[in-house]
Order: sequence, then structure tokens, then C-alpha cells
Amino acid sequence: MVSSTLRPRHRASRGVECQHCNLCDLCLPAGLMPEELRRVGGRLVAGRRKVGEDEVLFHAGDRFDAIYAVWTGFFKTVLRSSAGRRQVTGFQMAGELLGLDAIDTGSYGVDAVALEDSEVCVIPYHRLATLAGRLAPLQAQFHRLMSRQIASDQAAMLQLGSMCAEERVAAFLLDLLHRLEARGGSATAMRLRMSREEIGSFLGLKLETVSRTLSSFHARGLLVVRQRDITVLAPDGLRQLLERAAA
Amino acid sequence: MVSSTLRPRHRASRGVECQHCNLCDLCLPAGLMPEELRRVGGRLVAGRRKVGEDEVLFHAGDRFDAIYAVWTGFFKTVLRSSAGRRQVTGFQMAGELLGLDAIDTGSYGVDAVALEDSEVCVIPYHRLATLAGRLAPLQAQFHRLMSRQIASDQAAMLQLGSMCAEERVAAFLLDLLHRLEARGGSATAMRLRMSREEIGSFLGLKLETVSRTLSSFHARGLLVVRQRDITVLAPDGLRQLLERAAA
DNA sequence: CGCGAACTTGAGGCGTGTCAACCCCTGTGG
DNA sequence: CCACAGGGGTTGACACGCCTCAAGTTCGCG
Repeated sequence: MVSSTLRPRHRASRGVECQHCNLCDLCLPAGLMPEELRRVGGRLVAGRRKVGEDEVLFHAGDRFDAIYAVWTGFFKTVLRSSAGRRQVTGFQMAGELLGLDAIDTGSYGVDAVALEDSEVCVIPYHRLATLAGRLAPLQAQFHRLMSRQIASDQAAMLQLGSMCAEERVAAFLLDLLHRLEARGGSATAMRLRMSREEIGSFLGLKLETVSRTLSSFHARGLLVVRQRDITVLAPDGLRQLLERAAA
Repeated sequence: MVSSTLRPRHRASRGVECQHCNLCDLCLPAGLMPEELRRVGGRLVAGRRKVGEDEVLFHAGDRFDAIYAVWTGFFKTVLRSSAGRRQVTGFQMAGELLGLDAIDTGSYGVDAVALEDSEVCVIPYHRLATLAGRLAPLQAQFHRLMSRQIASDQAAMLQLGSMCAEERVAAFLLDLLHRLEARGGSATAMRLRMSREEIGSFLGLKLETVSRTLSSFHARGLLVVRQRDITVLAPDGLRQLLERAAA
């Protein structure tokens, strides 16, 4: 008994059907049976929105009404303190959600900025809440994704709180590669979408330190770095860097 | 002092009714109307469990089947890396939830340790999921609490990634006081439940640095510190420390 | 072809870590 | 009631990793 509300026809308003999306086993509908997927149909995603490189999907403080799922492209989220400090709190790629921190306060807490030309699925929160109430597997998957964000934020806290610069950079590279591999990318090579400064902000380091650390890895034969192209030659070498740590 | 989490005798058989709990507007049932609260009745909380000081509520890796809500007392959560690094990822007090990071993987990701004699409400996740599917306001509040945890973890990332030691300690004290005040405590005085080392682990500092910083605040007349008793004399002084920061 | 942004590299300073000594509380047992 | 032990906390001296500042290089793009 969802009444199909009449909405003005503009580009982003056409329903998008999850069952025809190639990301459906990575994103919100993951774990749904074909029959359930069909029930979701086009009622979850209100539409797609293009966000050009360096454009802002939403600003901290904007009124919250939708979660966004990255469909194509790459984003960063930036938290700004009242004192003007800035901290990159994460990088998001296909199938990952943006805006989860806004449910509590009703307004977004971070800026979401595209690092390359991107497209996102617009998921009005009230639609998600309604559908999740009826479709237990959808609710379950939504909870899993929020939970995953919590776990990944805590992993970031571990990096920031108890690793030295080399370890942070190594962990960062391995995490990125792992996520790209899960999306069909190479397990060893990638093109970074973010600048040294953005990496540094995420890792609590200055851009020079990031640069020096990458150069050092290069010199030790762990990887090849040429600007934003990185090829890891010895992933186990990076992993060992993380393993051999004092308590 | 080492204790096992396998303690069947703590398993309470009687349901606990949220509508008779003094925390009901801080915790999971917050925002529910009396009528809805009655519908929840004793079907959400399976029972209460006592956890003595230094005892472990759950270990990282334990199979996940319940969320816990702190009823009385005080907890810390500790994330351990494969290399043996340890990071305190948070401190939890009355009305706050433990175990949210476990929904995704099906096992807890951190250790939860009581810092004083405590009691928690045991909320089997399947019960919560079922009830949330039927009671939209309960679902909404659960989402808000997960969202709040994400936002607070990101605030911690900001502290760890872009603040100096003094700023971290000031922010930490103000946050603790704020949360205690929301629970009816004093806005200026408190007894810390955790050691300098645990504060340091949370803030990414060594215990000596925490101690020195508190001494320095004391010397400047911002607060009085005597072991674990802290009285803030100039909360605005602490706030100013945070405000006057370079970008 | 040349400008600017991003990146790299170097030299020196500073904040926090490390190591060690000491102090203060609390609990315990004579 | 006091002596003592032990853990947590404080303080000091020094070391070191990362930051700061600055110069130079590479690359993309008009």
C-alpha cells in the first residue's frame, strides 16, 4: 500500500530498479532473494544523480533526507570542526553508502566530495525505513552496512591512535587494494583517486610524510609509485610491516 | 581478576520491561509513545546481566547474538590488532549500546570490559530486528543510535588525526562531562572511571603525556585534578583551547 | 610552450615518546 | 594503629619521529 506519489519529472526522479543493477550483491539489496529483489523493484532508489569531480554531493549541515549509494566513481567525506580543523573520515567507492551519520541529527555531519566524475543512487530515508520494516532481509543488510561502517571507523581509530607513519600508509594501501579487488580490480595495482594531502588528512599525517613514506617503500622494493599510480610488488612485505609491531 | 565471559548463571530468564526503566528516554525505546512502550513490554530485553569491575562482557571474536545496553556502570571497548596493538575505541555509560560493530560479521570486534561494577540489558538481536520491523519508532531509534555511534567515532578520528595532546585531552574531558550531565551528573566535576593509560590509549597518547597535560591544566587554573577526581574550574577555558586552532 | 598544481626531497625544530626515579594512595597483615 | 608492599600517578631528562619551511621537480593543461 505504498502510494506512488506524483512527483515533478526531473532527471533524478525516475525510479531505479535494484534488480537490474550490477552492484546488487555489494550494496543495500545484498542477500535478497530474486523474489524479494523484485518486491523492492524501483521503490527504494528514487533516482540517480551525477556528481562531477570536485563537486559536493552534500555539505555538513544540509538537511538529511536521503542516504546515497555510490554507483560509479569515488568520494571522500570530510569532517570539519568548529575551529576549522579538517579531517578526511573516509573514502567511498561503488556499493558503499554515504550519509549514515546523518540519521541521528537530521543533518549531514560531513561534506561528501566526488574525487572523480561519479554517480550515486538517491535513497530517500523514509523509503528505506518503510521497506526495511516490511522486508526483513533488507533491514538486515542495512544494519550490516551501518555496522560495517562502525567497524571500519574503529579500524581507522586504531591506525590513527597506535600506528607509526609507515604502518598507517601500509594499512591504507592494503585496505584500498582489498576493496578494489572485491570490485573486480587488480590486487596489486591501482590509481589513487586522492592527493597526498587527502591521504595525509585521513591518516593524520602531513602530505610530505606520506610522500616520503611512499618513496621509502619504493626504495625498498615494496612497490612502484609514479605519481598516483601504485603497483605493489610485495604485498606480504607491507603486511609484515603491520605484523611486527610491539604491543 | 581475569574472568571468563562464559557465565550461564548470569543469564536472566525473566524479561525486563522497558516502560519501567528510568533510562527509557535515553536508550533504545526513546521516542516511543506510552502505548508503543507497552507493546514492547518485556519482549525486547531478555534479561539483565551483572558485570563486575574488570570483568569482560564479551571478547572480540565471540559469536554475536545480542546487543547490550548499559544500565548501570561504565565500560570500555578495546580493539586489538593482529600485531597485538591495542586501542581503546570508546567508553560507554548508562543508555549506550555495546556490540553494534558485530552485526556485520556475526562476531564481536572488540572486547567490552567493565570499569566498575555494572549491569547491562541483554537485547537478543533477533528480537530487536523483529520488533523493529513491526514498530517503526523503535526502528527509527535504533537507526539513530547506530548513526550516533558512527558520528562519535568520526569525532574521535578528528581528535586523533588533527589535534595536539592538549586539545585531545580537553575535548575528551568536555565530552565526558557533557554525557554525564545529560545523565544527571554535575557539569563540572566527575570521578574518572579509567586510568591514565586507558585515556591515553583512547586519545592516541602515552599515559605520561595525559598526566602532564592534566597537570598543566591544573597549573593554569583550568581545573583541579586529584587522582581520578576532576573538577573543571573554567570550562570555557577548555573550550577556547579547542576553538583557537589553525586550520 | 609555459604556467600552476601536485609531488618530491632536504634541513632543522618541536612535540610527544621513552626511560627512570619518585610520590601518593590503598589495602593488608602484624 | 602502624609498617609495608604494590599499583597508579607524577615529574624530569633525553631521544626520535614527524612537522615545518623551503627549494626543486614532474606532470597536466591551457
